[in-house]
Amino acid sequence: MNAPPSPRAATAAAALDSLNEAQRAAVEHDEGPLLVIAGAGSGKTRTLTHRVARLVAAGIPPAAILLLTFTRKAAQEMIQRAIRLLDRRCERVSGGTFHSFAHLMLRQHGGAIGLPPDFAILDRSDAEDLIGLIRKEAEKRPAHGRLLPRKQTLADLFSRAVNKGRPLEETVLEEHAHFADRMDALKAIFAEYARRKREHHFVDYDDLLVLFRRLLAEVPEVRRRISGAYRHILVDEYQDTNRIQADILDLLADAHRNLMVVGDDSQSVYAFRGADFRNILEFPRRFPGTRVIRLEENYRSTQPILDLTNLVIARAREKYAKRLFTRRAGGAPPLLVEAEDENAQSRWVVDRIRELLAAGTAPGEIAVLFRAGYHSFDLEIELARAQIPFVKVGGFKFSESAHIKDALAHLRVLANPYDRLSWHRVLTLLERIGPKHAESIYRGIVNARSGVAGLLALPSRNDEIEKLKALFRALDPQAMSVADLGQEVIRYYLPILRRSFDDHPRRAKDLEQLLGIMERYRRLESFLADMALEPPTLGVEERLVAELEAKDRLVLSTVHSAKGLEWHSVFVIWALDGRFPSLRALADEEEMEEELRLMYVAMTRAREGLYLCYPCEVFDRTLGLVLNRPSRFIDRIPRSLLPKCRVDGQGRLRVVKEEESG
DNA sequence: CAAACAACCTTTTTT
DNA sequence: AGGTTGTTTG
Repeated sequence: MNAPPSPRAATAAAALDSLNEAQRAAVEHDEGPLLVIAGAGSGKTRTLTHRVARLVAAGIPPAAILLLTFTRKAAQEMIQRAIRLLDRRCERVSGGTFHSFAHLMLRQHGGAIGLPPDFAILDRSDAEDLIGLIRKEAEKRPAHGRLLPRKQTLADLFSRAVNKGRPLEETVLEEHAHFADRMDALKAIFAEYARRKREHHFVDYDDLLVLFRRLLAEVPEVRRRISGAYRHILVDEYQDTNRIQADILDLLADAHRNLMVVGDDSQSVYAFRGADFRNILEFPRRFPGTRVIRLEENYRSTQPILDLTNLVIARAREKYAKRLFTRRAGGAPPLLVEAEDENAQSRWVVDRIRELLAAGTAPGEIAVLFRAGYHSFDLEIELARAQIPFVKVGGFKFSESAHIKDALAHLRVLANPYDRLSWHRVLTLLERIGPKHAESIYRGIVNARSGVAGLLALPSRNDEIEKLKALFRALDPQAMSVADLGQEVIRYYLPILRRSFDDHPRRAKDLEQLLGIMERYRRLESFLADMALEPPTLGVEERLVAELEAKDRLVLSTVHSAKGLEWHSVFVIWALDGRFPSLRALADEEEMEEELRLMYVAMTRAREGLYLCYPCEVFDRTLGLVLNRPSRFIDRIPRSLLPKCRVDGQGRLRVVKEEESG
């Protein structure tokens, strides 16, 4: 490879020196398949960004490099870092998520497999809404009269079947056998869901991947074009890909086999959405001649933390053998903290955080992690009481909140007048209009084959419909900017917001943020696609991103959302057997393995301080049991590695010397 | 008969 | 806090 002289060549060479041997080998790898097993904190991101910079420096056109990551943010950050390593050429590197890349390719080439050019993307809650409509109709048919699963469960079931590439029937029998007696109804709803997606030109998240795979597999000219255009493919978090994504990569790399995948099988935590960590275990078999490089030196955590995490992950059944080591000497051992109940746990965490802050730790260097979004509710109250500002990551997506979806629905019917789902939403917002009326109005619109004009032609039923008509008369997608359209919609929607939500002032602020985002777009269609695919951060989240970067706020996060991040001190709360691992995982060995990996991810986020907390004496109503053991993943660990303490009545810690019986 | 309202229940994780 | 279910209202 003959690198063109670069003003920063010296800097780049110096940066290369800072890598360890394994990292450098990965960065300098020439062509052909490469698998990098990157343990937690082993400099995975550094390795990827250095390799991107090196490929560009070696004269590969930046646009021919495809960097697939798990979130858009991760891709952008890596590209930014590559720019800092090399120069602005790295800006043109193609980066994104599997879903966004599939979307881009389908917009360009989807016609080849008969995909209509104006397809709209259904996000998860759109999909659930559509399934909900079908479910409601199915309920009325006497043959299906028995209780059907909730729409959420249905969406989950369908998605799993698709992502695992297996018939619905098998998936139901395996994962929800208690619905087996309603199999016919489930199949009928599934088929109807697929039919309506076609009818309304809808594509859901899973379809993006499935259709992209089909495009690559069935249209050789398109595959050759795409594969030829992206000659170097780099994939982050490969352990979290599912079967379809793995197939897509096989097809993309078909022409050149320049595929680098990076991941850690021990951190695979997305099986619930079809990810299969066997992809990473089997990668060398799928690509004979694969070079395998292991990154085992940990640059993040102190030795006592690493000793514990190594011991925990050693219990995993199936994995690439690896043992992380560090050169960082010293450090205090992690602490297992037992509190009487949830509130005692919260109060102790708040006290300890206060001490850390008083000792000079930046708030943004402290994180509290938990299994599920609602686990932090009590802590949030205590933090507010103590006036410690925090941001919460994970849990439910802001852009999926009702008021944002309401506003967007008005814009979506402009872009696609036959979007039944959005019409339904728009119409049922009106007073005295429920599902039945909405449905008959929608039919009128479709029959008139005139979209919005069809609505305008309807006889006025009441004032509400008059107002809606006035709105649509004022909207002209051809003549108005995206933000102006949004402005009109929000003006119209505010009264509805006020009567629908008690907390409307907060929600009104979100709508203003939404408007700010709209200003960045020229085409309504691309704004809507982005909102469904990679919702721009807004509201709380937008502030959150700025604040995370400013490192000035305590972070509360689900473990899933914490993946890839690190903090000086980490608290894992609710490390209680029955919560983490969750009770529902107990029956299934694979799910338990995933819970174990999730605990591993949580613990390996810590650089210096790690506190594993659990309340004992928690009564679980569904089981009628008292949960009082620490998570089985950290139970029965030598006290020397994980000292155990109990919080007393004054919130002080008392060391527990002996392992109590029971 | 359809819509609005009130009372429950049940809550994993997310592109 | 949300969705689902059952009940009341228009």
